Amino acid sequence: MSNDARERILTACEQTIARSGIRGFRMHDVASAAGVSIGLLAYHFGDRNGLLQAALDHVTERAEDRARRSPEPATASARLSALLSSEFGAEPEVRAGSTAWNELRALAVFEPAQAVAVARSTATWQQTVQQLVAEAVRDRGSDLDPAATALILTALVEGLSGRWLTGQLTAEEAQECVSAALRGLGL
Amino acid sequence: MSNDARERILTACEQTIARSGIRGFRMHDVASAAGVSIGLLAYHFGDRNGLLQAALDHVTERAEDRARRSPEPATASARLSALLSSEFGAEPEVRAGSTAWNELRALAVFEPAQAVAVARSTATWQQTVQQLVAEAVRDRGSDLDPAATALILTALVEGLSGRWLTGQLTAEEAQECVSAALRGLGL
DNA sequence: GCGGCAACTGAAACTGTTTTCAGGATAGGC
DNA sequence: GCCTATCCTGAAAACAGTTTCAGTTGCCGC
Repeated sequence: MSNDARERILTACEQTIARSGIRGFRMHDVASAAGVSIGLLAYHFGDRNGLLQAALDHVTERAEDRARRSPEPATASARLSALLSSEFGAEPEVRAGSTAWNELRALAVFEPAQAVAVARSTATWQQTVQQLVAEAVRDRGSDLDPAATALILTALVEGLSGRWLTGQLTAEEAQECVSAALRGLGL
Repeated sequence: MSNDARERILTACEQTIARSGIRGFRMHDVASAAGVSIGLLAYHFGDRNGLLQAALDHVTERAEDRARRSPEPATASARLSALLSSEFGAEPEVRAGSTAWNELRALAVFEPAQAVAVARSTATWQQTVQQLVAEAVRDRGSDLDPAATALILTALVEGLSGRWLTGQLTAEEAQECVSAALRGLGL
């Protein structure tokens, strides 16, 4: 198995999804971006559906990796703010990741298998946020419910992500909104 | 012009989008749902792209209509809660409308024309929410910024809508989360 | 009654895209 | 050196879906 080709192909898939959405996902475009032939895509992944599925698994894995990483600033509040705000950034790969994830969530409305994957990845992220909220609540003597607060914060970030990706907000405005929400919650 | 046929076709489009997404938008499916021929779709709307565009305009208009309607409960807080929670409901047409709107927002990431339409409709909704927040703030002597609060609340509802549509939350859980957020903001 | 027009039909022709597959290149075991 | 397995190519064949258009029906004005 050539892992080098598979990785290049999966990365090319994520880039194609980020550029054209799942609607515009073309074997020819993926092959071009990966520097391989269309036949190689079929050789490694079977058909278009198999390739798309592998690509979405890849997007989900990367989302879960990001969700598990809690940044290293000193206080729980600072770590929480950093984690939530990391969804919005100027780097092309942050935007590509967010766009691909957004496409996966939209697809999950119609595809139960994708819905399961999205729910799992989202639960991991929300769990991380909940732990940080619980620490921040202890640090500050607040009476917030960490689970309910984690749901509010993660849903808010998903909503803001949609605004950012469609150009209604800049990354800075989205980050400022997250900060305002955290201040409003006393975190 | 046969408005009856056009309306049936546009409603059939929204149903098809709600069932299969924009990816699975088929002329044959729309024609079946509307009880007309494929040729009539071409006669009225030109081609698939023209039909899809008209359908998305229709979805946007209906979203704007819903956004402008502020419900009639007595207090601004109650009206605000009712407006935000109306995004989640058991009626099939509420879910169909939310699903179609979710598809439109996903498409808007890639299509500037759709992004403009989504931004306009979202701004209308956010303006209505901001007015209600301003009234509630006056009623309660709070120091919340109505504009910032309206952004937080509408983005939260969009995030929760995604959770509801993918089965991660029930409509009741989403509504309870909206209520918790309003309580947390003192509204 | 006839002609013109709008609304409409549905399948052949067409298009975009995927799938298939004959064949090449390379590496490694014997 | 030969054989086998793996990785890979790219275009013809196949397929899904859209577009086109010849034709039908109904309505209305003259």
